[in-house]
Amino acid sequence: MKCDGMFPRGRGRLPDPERTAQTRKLIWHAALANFLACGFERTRMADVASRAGLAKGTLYLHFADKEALFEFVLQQLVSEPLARLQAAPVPAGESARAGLERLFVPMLRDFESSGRAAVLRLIITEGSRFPALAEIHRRLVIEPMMRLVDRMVQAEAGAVERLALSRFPQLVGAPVIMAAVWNGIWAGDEKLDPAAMFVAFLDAVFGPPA
Amino acid sequence: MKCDGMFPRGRGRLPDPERTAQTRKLIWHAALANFLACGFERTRMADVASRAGLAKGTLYLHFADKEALFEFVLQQLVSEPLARLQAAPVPAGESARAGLERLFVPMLRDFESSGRAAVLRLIITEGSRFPALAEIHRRLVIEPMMRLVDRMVQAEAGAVERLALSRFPQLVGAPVIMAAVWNGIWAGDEKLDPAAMFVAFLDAVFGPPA
Amino acid sequence: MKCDGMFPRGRGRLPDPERTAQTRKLIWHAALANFLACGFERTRMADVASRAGLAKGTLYLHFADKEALFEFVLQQLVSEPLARLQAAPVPAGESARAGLERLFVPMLRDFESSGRAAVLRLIITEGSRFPALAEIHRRLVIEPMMRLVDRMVQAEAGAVERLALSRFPQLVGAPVIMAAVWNGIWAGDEKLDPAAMFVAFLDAVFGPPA
Amino acid sequence: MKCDGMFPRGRGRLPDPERTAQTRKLIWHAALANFLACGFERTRMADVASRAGLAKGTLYLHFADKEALFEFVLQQLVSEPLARLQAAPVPAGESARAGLERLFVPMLRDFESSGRAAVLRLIITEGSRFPALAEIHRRLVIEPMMRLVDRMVQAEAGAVERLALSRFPQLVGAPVIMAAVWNGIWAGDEKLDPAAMFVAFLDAVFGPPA
DNA sequence: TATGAATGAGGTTTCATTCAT
DNA sequence: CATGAATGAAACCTCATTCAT
Repeated sequence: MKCDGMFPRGRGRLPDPERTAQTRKLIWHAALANFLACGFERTRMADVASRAGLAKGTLYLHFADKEALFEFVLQQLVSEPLARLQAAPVPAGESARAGLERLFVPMLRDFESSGRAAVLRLIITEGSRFPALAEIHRRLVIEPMMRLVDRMVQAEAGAVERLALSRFPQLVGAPVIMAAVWNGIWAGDEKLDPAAMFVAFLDAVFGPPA
Repeated sequence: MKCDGMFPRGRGRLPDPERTAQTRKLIWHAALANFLACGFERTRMADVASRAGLAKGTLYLHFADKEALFEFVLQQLVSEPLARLQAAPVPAGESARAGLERLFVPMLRDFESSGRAAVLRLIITEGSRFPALAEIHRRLVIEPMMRLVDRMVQAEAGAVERLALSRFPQLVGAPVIMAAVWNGIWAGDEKLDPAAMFVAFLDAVFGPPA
Repeated sequence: MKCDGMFPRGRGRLPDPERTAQTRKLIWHAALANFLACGFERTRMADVASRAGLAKGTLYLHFADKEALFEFVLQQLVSEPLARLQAAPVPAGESARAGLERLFVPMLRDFESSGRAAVLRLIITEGSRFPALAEIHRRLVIEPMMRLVDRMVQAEAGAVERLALSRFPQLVGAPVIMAAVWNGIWAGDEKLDPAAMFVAFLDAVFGPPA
Repeated sequence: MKCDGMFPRGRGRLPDPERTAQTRKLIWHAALANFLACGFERTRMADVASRAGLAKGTLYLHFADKEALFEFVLQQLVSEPLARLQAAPVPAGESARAGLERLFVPMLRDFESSGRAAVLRLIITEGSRFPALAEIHRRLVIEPMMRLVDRMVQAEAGAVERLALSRFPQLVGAPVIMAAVWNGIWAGDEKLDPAAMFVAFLDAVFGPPA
């Protein structure tokens, strides 16, 4: 009754991990571009394949199905920014404002041009239909960020109004989300500058920089 | 000269505007529910029809195609909150903080339960693929709101750090967008309270209420 | 999260069962022909559709998938001969030989030309891959036949060698199966005559007719 | 004149017939298992390769295509039992019944466990779609058997009713075919015992053994 | 006006086969 | 000889849309 199964391979050469990695990367690039441009549903496997310069069937050699490809692409995407975030050491005696600026502003300078904004938009757009992915993104990106914000803000005791940021660390991320959404939907040709807006947010909350 | 237009005809009766409106409403409700739950692509016309208690063909008597239906649904949606916004008169001598609280907090109290959060999520999710719609939404909802915010914030002169809100009135909307996105994607079971978060935002920027 | 569901249909006309039955019959004929000619795997839905003069999609309006269509076709097939079998009354005092002859020979006269042989071959060919179907066929056709044979053979007591048929009523069916298989595979142009072979079988077991 | 054919060459070594035969056998075993379990269409080359512990491409070094592999497998299969059949000498003065019993019963004792039943089922199942194969099987297995039966039955002159077996020697094979088909399709867990059924058949035709 | 049967282009996926290494 | 990555034709199935009644 069973028609298939895994059997050990005896003689013969081993697969070439280099080439496999190369092809996966090819697919990854093509898929990323298409997913970012069209989202999950409107992206057709045929387009990904042809953009990658491969045949349709080849995609299925590396990914079980469209969903697996999508999840792989997004995992690659979210696993990268985390590294930078974790690595940054927090200087002693740094003010909350200075810390947030140091943490966020460089990342926001090339937010659109680096493609990070598009990635964030993709996660916002498809996240609710891929809860597993959203969960990964939350664990790898959102929560570490929230914890960092929390630490920075709590460090600065006494400032009564800033307790708000401690209760809702999401407020710090709000300008970033807003910038991503705004530039994706409502901005016509005049895109918002995420970094400038974030600094304005810091000004609004903490007053002008010293 | 034909004069029978004023009298009800026996056979070949005229379209009954009442009934037509009734049917459109039926479709509208059904479509809204499905679009909110599944987004544009995953919503099938057959489901909308079935939920509306109608046949598939009937939908096409009232809407040219799926896109037209979607656009109609969203237009209905965005044209409503505007009315309230425009109608509210601004009390003289009101502080920026008080004004923003008066304007936003009531709307945010039932943000999720009223379905407005879901609508905002839908616009965020599908907006980039329906630029015409996003444009309408911008004109009817976003821009008036931005103008209101602008007026309120500019009224209060002198507060140096608050010029930020004048340069980026989107900052005021950021907590709302963040709440909608957060609750749609990253919040597990512990949803954010949009109103509470907005008040915290006001606290962070303006200090605690008088 | 749920994107579909069953909702009651309100106003409007009822579906026309006549037309539906007509179309199902069209599909049934086309599918039967193709399945008999090619078996399950080699039959393509596109061929069934075009033979039925319908579009591919129409098939799926009436049958969930290829397997459902196949099962429907075979159920139609096996439910028919049963009726005749059940209806035949057993004359009192009839000999086993006479009874078996009366029961089987008419059915075998047009075994090939009636298509019953082809049907049997189809069941033999695909049965092992559609156990549910084989089970139905067993219940509706094989077992009643076995019971009839059993009754006929047991009626005639004393004949020592015929106890064999009682222990293995399948032996009575064996010539039929053999004829079907033989004509399907090994007979070149000289097909076996199933009725003649069955009579020869009766002769071999019971001796020449009285 | 080149004379190096008699010596082993250093580089570019000649094909090693031993190894080739070894590999073909590997493939043959794997393919047989899969074809018996799944039939022709449902057997995938990838599975055969994997079961053989080889790469897919290797199969094509030894067999032109899937059909050639299938035909090879079945040829191997049918060419074996013939040997035994031909080799058996017919004792002088043996009764038809004794001869048939001697010829068939040992072969039927381990009919299922030896895999011969499965092979027969495979031929029955796929034969009509591989006429060339069925033809080979007919020539190598069926016809010799029919001739043997014929000789045995004709040897015993006078028994009027047994002329039937002479006219339709297939009747002798019918219980075997029936057993194979029955056990493949209609038998649930209670498999028929082919040898017992064949003996019952002989009892029914020839009366109990002397 | 409303119906529901019919359509068919378009999408995903499978798998026998090829070929450079 | 053997490999395994790559191919692409072909199959199944979906669903927005049309139309005779």
